[in-house]
Amino acid sequence: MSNTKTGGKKSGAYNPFEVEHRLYEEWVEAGYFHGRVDSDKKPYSVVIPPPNVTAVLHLGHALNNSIQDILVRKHRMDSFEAEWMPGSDHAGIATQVIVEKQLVKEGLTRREIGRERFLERTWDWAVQNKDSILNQLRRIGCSCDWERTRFTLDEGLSNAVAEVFIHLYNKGWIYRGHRIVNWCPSCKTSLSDDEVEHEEFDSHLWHIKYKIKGSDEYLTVATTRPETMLGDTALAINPKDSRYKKHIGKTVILPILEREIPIVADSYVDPEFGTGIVKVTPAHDPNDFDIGKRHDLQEVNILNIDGTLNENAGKFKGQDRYDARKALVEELKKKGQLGKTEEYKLSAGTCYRCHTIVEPYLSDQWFVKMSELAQPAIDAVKTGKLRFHPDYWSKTYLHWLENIRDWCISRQLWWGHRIPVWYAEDGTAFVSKERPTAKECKGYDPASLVQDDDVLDTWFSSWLWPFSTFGWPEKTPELEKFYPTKVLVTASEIIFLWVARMVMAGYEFMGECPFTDVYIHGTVRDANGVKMSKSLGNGIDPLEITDKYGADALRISLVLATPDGQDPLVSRNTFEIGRNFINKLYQVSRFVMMRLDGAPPTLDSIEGVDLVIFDRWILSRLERTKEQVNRAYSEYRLNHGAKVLYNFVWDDYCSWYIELIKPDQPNTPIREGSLKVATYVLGQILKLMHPYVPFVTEEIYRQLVGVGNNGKPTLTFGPWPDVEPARKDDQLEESLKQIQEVVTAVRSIRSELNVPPGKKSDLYIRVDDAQFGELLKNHYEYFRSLARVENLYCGVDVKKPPTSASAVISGAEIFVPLAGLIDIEVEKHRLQKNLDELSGQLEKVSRKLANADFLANAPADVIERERAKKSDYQERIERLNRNLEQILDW
RNA sequence: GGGCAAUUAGCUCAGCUGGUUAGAGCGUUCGGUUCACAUCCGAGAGGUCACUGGUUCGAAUCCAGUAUUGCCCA
Repeated sequence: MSNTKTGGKKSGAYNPFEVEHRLYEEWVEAGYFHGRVDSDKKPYSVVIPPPNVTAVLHLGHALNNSIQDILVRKHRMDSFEAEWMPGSDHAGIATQVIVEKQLVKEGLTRREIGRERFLERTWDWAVQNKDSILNQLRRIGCSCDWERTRFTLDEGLSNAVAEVFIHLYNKGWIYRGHRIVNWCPSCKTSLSDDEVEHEEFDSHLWHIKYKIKGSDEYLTVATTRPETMLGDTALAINPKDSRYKKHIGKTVILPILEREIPIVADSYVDPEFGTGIVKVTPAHDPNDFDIGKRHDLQEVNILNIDGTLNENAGKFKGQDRYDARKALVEELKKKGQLGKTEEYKLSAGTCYRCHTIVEPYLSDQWFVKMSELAQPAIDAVKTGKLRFHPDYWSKTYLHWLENIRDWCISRQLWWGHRIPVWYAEDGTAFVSKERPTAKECKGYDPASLVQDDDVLDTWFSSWLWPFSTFGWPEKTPELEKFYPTKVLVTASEIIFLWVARMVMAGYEFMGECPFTDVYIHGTVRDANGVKMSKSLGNGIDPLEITDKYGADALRISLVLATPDGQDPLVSRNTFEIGRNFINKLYQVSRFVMMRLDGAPPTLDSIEGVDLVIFDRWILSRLERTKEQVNRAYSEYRLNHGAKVLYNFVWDDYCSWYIELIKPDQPNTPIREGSLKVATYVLGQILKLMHPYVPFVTEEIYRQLVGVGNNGKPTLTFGPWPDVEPARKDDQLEESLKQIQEVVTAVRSIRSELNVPPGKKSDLYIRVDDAQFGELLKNHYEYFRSLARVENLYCGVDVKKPPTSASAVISGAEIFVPLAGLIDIEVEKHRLQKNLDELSGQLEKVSRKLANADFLANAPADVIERERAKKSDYQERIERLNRNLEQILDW
């Protein structure tokens, strides 16, 4: 037992630390988490969204992986062969940036130390870091198959990447293109469209005047990026724009550089925007690039890869793009060629890794042609083979796929999968995993071939994750057994970057969707709704929470706090909910075990056990709970499942059932049948809760069955509780509700009239239904202590004793004699308040029943119910009035 | 500019296929040393379900519009 004694005062609170460390080690050692390929069980496999090697564990990981673990553990219990593949991602840009920063501190650059040494260093760093988050996941109880941990740069996965590149190249779906791409001047690499995030900035719209050649007239252009003027090779106007039509074919003189450039007509130009004239900079804007192609314009690149201006920028050469902008605007002003400057809200693309504003940049890059890859991924959702939870995310997914653009996959980095392309001096390219042999590059000397300098986008390896991790392209038993996987759990941010691409790759290379369900959960925010981030310092370290409250508390608190598809707001005391709940479970277990006092627990079956109504009631409630929990799993609503369990355990089981079966007198044994049921239900609770809180449930289970047991019993493999619908009993639950109402009414009277808690009182109940009276009388021993009752007088003709407080519930009147204790005003106020409430309800119902249309159209059972309500209210109001009148006689 | 979501008690959220006495947790008030639990127990206060229209006998629930907030895309 993990109880601790503190200074003589008994403290039976649950202490998770020792338990969690010990159990996790045992589970791993026993190999429980290893998915077996030779198993006869149906597979249930999940691949982890691989954390970046550069990332540190945050609550988002904790939530994401808690959800996965809950799903995986549930199915492992429910006789599936569970496989949860863990691993991490090499994070090309982020990792390279970190190592480069280290070098800068040492006064070095990567170019100085060279590719080979740089990669050695980066590998050292990555090896040190790649398992750190995974190790932390062990601390929160994740049941990953650690024997299969993968890294995107592992040999097998790298081979898969090369294989895929070659396959798509040979199919004509990978090509090299001279295109405008998104360029991050800080990371010094291209980015795909999906790696660019749009942010709003306060900026300006500058108006620049271009002088028409051979005239004194000027044409004014509005631009948000004046410095790109240096790369202008035309002005463009809409051919239908009557204002400027006449200038088509003329030329203007580019200010400062004094270059002569044509005025072209292009329907792309929006006459409504700015002045209706646009400057055309084919090398620095994707739309201008297209205009340039249409009009055969020159492409003048003015930027270096670090965002400084190059020799084409004349005297601005060497200046940073923003310094140059300022200087250039000044110069234009001096020359009188700057028109007005307007305030302007600019939406600019930024790098998703470093948030530097990206530049549209003309360069040679490798692209994947996406349209055909996208089609099966679209069909998968449309035909229902792939489902999103919540479903509305499928719209976002489809919208992206239906408007898909080609994917720029080359990155100007060293850290990553090097592009498997080799060039001869004349530019001829050979695609090959290894340096091509003489035979493969006929006519060229293999030794003279140079491999492409660039590496592939990290996502170009992650999109293969659901099968590359199982050994593809080899035909491995793992792949055979565990592909396709079942569910992918992630946040909405990477639906495009990762989820959709995995679906495409799954169809293209495996011929099958990589999973059937995508569970999208929210992003963890702080109590003010602000996204948690390192830079804001508003994050909460999951390990701090684990140390303070335990891993179980972390898990279930997070799940309870996370609404379907919405962002959870989390603060440190969010985790108290879970801690308290776990403690409650532990305490009630302790109670049951104490009462068992070493007797063998009844866990598997309650066949033949002698049951009283409370036993049958809790079994009925249990059935309902199981149904709801199962439904929560099938609908991927784990927070709902957790809430259902919370309410069942706390309210039904602890607050009512255990209190009901607990004998009035201390040291009196619990009725044998009820103790058996209590134990059985506890066992079921442990199983139902095990996926959410694996540690405490396992610990209790061991204490429960492990007495004198040399083995180490485990809940890991269930079995998951069967549903037994026959145990549901609506009528019984209704009766219990009435008994609960009686108890609550008495408690309420005592509390509101300030009856000292230690003082017992008699209880008179006048019932309408003699049967209900019998029920109460027969079970009086069970509920008397809950209501602090001394003697019960119950029947259809029970009279109200003098100076008694009263309460009216459906079908019964309750009297508690309180001579000398009762405050007339308080009691009057109580009854009056009840009366007011009921009068309001009665009015509503009466109005409804007075409506002819209602009577004509509503279903009979609804009308019947309303009528019953009405007479019930009337009856109760009458009784309340009578009781109120009697008070006045005192 | 287009799309998606959200709007229910002071706060965070439930409320499934329209008929509920609109619920929970936290917070708050009052009262509690009963032998599982003060990480607890009991009782109470607190809501014209964002707004406006519509459908319907009946709307927190369905539809349309408006407002506010958040996210995504261009």
